[in-house]
Amino acid sequence: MPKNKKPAGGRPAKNFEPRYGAKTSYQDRKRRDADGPSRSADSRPGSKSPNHRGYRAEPAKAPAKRRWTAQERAGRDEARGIRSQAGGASAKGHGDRAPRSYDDRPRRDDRPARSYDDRPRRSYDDRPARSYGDRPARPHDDRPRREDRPARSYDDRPRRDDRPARSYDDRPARSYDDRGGRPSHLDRVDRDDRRSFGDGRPSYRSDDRPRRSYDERPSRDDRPRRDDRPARSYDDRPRRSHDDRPARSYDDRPRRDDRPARSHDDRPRRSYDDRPPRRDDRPHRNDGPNRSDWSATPARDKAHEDRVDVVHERLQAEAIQADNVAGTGFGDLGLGQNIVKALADLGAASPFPIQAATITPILEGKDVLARGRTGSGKTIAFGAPLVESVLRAQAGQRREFGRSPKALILAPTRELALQIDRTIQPIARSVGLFTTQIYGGVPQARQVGALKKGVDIVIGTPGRIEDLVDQGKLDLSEVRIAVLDEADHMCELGFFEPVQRILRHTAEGSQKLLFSATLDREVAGLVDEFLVDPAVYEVAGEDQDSGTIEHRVLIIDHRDKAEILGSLVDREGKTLVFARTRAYAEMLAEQFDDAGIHAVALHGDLNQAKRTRNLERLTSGRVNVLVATDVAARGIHVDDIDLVIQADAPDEYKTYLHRSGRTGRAGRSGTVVTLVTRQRRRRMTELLDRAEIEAPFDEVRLGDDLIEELAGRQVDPVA
DNA sequence: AAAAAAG
Repeated sequence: MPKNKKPAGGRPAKNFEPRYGAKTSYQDRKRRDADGPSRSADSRPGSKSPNHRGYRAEPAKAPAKRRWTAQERAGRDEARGIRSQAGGASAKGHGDRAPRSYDDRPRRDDRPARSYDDRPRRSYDDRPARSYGDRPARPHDDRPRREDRPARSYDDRPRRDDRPARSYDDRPARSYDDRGGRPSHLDRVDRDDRRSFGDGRPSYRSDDRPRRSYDERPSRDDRPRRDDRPARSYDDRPRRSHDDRPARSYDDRPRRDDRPARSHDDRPRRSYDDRPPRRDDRPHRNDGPNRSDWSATPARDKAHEDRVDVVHERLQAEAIQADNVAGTGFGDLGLGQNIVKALADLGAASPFPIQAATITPILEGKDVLARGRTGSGKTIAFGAPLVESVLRAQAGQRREFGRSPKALILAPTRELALQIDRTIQPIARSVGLFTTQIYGGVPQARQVGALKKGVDIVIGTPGRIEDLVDQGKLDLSEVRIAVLDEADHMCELGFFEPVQRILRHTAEGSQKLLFSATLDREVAGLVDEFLVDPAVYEVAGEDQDSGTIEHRVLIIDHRDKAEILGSLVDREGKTLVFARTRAYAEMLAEQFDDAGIHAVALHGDLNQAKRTRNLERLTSGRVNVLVATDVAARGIHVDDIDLVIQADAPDEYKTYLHRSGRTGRAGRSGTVVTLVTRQRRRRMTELLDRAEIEAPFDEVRLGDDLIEELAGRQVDPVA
């Protein structure tokens, strides 16, 4: 049975069917798992072919499917030999069930549910049928109307732009309304999910993780190698782990500058001896002893640690004073009229400081590193000039059918990619350029279809982008501008390598833009390989603490936690609760819901439709409480969240900054409440230190007035 | 631990 996968793998069409079957059948899955060689054999090629799923070769390929199914059946019987003996009718039963299962459970999510309680099962039976049958088709039908590929879809897209301002909330809202214009039903489904989720998922997860992490592990080996050359980031790492034993996880960048010498002496040298710089054999723009990429200060490049320090200094040096930009308009910065108009429609009348700083250098083609605090307008800061640049590069040329994208924007989460597109698409459309989103969790067909027609700007997450590149469906060779949003995050362990590979697919010497509220030396590796003499910007005097956010830390007894949380979220106004794990996020949402406080969850164990829908529910105000993992920590913009609660304190100061940045956006006020137990108090203090945030610590118990106050409720004077 | 492809 490994065979029928491999040979089929040659041709996508052939390949597709068997895989589809294999994937959708729970039985098969189990069989494969039980079958060692088979699993390992198909784990490799399997990584590509499943992508054909969702393609609709289905009816046409019926024979192929049958053939495969027969083999599969044989394999199953083999693998199930033991079981067959145990339970008499099992063989036949399976045989019968198998074909049905193809129809029934295309979706992973169903499976867990089915095996458990009855109610969920019923609702799931409804849903899968609907969602699978419909979902691939419907969303497409709703929006671009695929049938008329060329003409209609082009008509459609512009249509979206008709409501530029609106478009922020529109897209998700509409599509979900369409899909399930039955709110009450959805609610129910939601809850059911939550229930089934806890039980069902773990097994999948545990299966998945290991595999993936193995893939990644080699990446560690790369790191050091990568670092050898510049040895720069090596400085960072050792230092981190040594100095900060207690506070290791936070330690990060800010303080590092203090003691560069020590770690530098030790490690880097060794690393140079150990491994020849791998990257030297590749065309390395920044390579060479006198490359002055970060520093651009020749005098400083004598030693790498100096360069590192210079980076930091330079960050300061390039800081923009907010008042320097007063009175400057977007037009003055070099953006065309249409774009200026589109920006105005988006509510951006005049540039924020970070925008005023970066637009010009980006238009000049410079590589840019930019740091602007959460909610400071970074998306437009790179988006507007990016559109302008693409436009200029295409001036006078016809936009051909099937043209390859000229710009790429990478984001760490799908929601963020979507949100970025919602900002950039109207800007792009105002000058006749097309964007498309490329992210996982949804069928590929529509994305591939858009690429076939030709797009100018691709916005997406690394996984799917790399996937489509590998499949030859996405050509990045003409990408002359690449943006990394949340760049520091994109340089973390699981992200760095895919990002690196993707960037290598872009045009030689393509312009790179790195943005983040917490841009730090985590990006050094990327900068070394990909950026040439980058300009570095940040907005002066705009540290996170200068904002409009009030920070509070509540010292609590662990046993009171659930009730305190319940009390805090029982309020008017939008509340975003952060939990460390998916399961806990799910649990809390359920807890709140059970207590009569309508709440939804957002985390990676939900399918993309639910993720998008739940986030949209908060945005639209249909629900006031969203419980999320760190999937929502970065970049997500919801206008009026006035309370952020960290049910679990973050481990990293950067995470704290990003989470709390979900409130107090664009000058609004907001409160961040972090719950910690007494034991963690010290760590919390250190973390806040690093974040440069001042927050009072209060010991609270159930029913304390402070909780009432923070929730915005009247404190009963009698009590 | 979470996220990111699919499973």
